[in-house]
Amino acid sequence: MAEDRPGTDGGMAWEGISPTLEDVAARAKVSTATVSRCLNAPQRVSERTRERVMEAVRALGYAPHFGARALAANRTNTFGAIIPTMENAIFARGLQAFQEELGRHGITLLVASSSYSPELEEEQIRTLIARGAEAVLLIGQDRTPESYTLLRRRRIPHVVAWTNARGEGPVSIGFDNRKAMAALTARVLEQGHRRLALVSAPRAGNDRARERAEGVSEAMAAHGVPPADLVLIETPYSITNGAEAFARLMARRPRPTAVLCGNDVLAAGALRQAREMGIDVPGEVSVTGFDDIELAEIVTPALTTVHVPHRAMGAGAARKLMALRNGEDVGASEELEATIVWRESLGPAAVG
Amino acid sequence: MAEDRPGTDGGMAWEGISPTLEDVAARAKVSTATVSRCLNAPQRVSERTRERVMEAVRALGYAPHFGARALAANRTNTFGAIIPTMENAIFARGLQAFQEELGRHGITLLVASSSYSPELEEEQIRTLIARGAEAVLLIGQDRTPESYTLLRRRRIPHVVAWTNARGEGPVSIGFDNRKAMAALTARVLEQGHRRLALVSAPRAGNDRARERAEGVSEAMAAHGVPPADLVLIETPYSITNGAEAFARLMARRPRPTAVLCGNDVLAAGALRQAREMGIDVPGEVSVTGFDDIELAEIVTPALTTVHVPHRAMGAGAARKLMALRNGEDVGASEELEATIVWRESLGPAAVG
DNA sequence: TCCAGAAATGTAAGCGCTTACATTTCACGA
DNA sequence: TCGTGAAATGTAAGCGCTTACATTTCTGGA
Repeated sequence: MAEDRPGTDGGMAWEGISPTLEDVAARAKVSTATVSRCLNAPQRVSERTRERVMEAVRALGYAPHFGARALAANRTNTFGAIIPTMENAIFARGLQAFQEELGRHGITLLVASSSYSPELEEEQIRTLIARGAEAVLLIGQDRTPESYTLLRRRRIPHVVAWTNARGEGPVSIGFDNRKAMAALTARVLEQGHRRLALVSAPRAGNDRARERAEGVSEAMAAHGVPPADLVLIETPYSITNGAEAFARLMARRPRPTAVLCGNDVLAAGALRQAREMGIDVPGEVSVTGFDDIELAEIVTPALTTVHVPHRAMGAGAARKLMALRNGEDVGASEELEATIVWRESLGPAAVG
Repeated sequence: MAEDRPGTDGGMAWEGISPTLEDVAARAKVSTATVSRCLNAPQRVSERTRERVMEAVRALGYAPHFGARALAANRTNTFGAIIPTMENAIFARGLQAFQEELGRHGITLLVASSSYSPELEEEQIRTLIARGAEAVLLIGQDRTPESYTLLRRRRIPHVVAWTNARGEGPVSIGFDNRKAMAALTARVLEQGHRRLALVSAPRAGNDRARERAEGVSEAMAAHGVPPADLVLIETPYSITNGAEAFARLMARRPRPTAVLCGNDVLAAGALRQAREMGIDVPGEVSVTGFDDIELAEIVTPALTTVHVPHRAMGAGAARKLMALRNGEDVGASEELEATIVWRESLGPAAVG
């Protein structure tokens, strides 16, 4: 490449590896201010000059230095999001919608994942702030008090999604995990199931998992089944863990007749294990999930699950954050509906 | 919160929303240089002073301004990665390994997705550069010449993964898509299949898809089956698209007896559609995938597919990039093995 | 006790950009 | 022709940090 060798660029001296505003200005024979205006407020520069400048920008392959810009202008057009995991698709669709909505308004998204650890999340929040995030999307309400302090001190707008926060605390956009899980459990109970098991994510530091578990108990109580009878296994979200938990449950006597899973990933693992063990679902055991990610439709039997309004949450969160950033009032939290999707994996309790 | 109101912070004046080095220095009664050293080279500061400074840092909730730091030090400890999509799990595991390896060395990862569009990818490259990415991971080789020019000009180390680039061009770490797909196709042909169909991703701008398709033709030719007989459908990676493509193929007479899919996601869609249409897999039609993501094991029947060394690629790419960034030589491209995983979805061709 | 050299700390010059303010240029009516 | 206000452009002061270099403060042997 000619332009990689000094002094050969069409007779021009080699401009350095990373051209600066000044380089562009020199080449276009204008001041740096004019170049800056060309880039940020083109209408304030005359047609002729603008063309000359843009030509120089192109010729030099100039790209503004983000850090310098952030420093000088004190704005970044960058939002952040911290999700618990990217390993599975649970948050993918919601995040996609979030990003699309931001993109439409010229905002860049920085994504980090916390691996379900509040300490790591606090760390990530610091990083996002340092990188100039002007607003932050968080999942759920459980986190260290310092996390909230950091955000409040810096006056950084933040919204929590995937949950429904009432009263004090951060603005939320989401659904009622407890209510949704209670509704699903009610359906299970209506099918005659009495020996229920729940495969939950670890509930410490995860309000969604906790609320879902509470929802199960609540529904059991409402149907006159002692919540204490619930067999509960906690294990991190993963297919393998779901399979293992299912195997453990099937080793119990009497066996549960319905295995509720904290999300679709665990449920998919349960189904795989059932197939491996030759256990018929839903003939011998019913299985349910939560989230309604694509996976739920693909497994055999297809999962009965709770449909979560991923895209609506993502897009709504983006709109709320942009409004907050612009100093507008977004009112209280917003509760969306999570609905139950009845597919094949839930059937009547086997007699006996 | 007391510290949110001016003049109440234990008698101290309110330090401003975002404390700076100078604020910390003032509070600790040292110069900004000392504070900076405390943060970047603690061993160069006396124990007593360090404690005082750290105390001030904590009290003020100070976090260094990333942009300012990048500007002054001309380093960011940030790498970038651009993957085609986050929608499905194809790249998730590899990216995870990549990130873990970088994290171990204190490097932050910035991820962007290009939606399989070279133009968008070029845009993303610009953004990553502007944000100070010191090295970049890319998927595959197909991209605009400008993309490569940008990276070369800025002397930004980059590695392409998921592919095996020989000769000139960027360093790669990956596997031979053509060879892998040819091997899989050979297995299919050995099962007696002669009417083959391929559901591929759009091949324009996607060398992996192109090479996989070529692999199919190559194997057919080698087995004396005219490659022209291959029925090829191009459609973007998604479960729904896989299902639709499968339906279209099954409408043909005679039907193909084996449907090769460009990846597991398309194959999962095909299987779903087969179930819906009451077509037995592999009894009536065989189906294969590519990638061996978790999904492949979960669907019914489990997918015969090509196992891609995701984690090895991710970790290897990280190591190569770090070496390059440190000015070390990493030698030529590295080819990993992709192996065939035989599961249930591939069986002998039905007679007739 | 004194002094050399090491260790600790301070001073100040930028890094590349934006923008308030100052200056120049332009278009147009008198 | 000139004067005027608007439009275009330039000047220069930072934004918050790092770091070369200068200065001060220790430490311990003679």
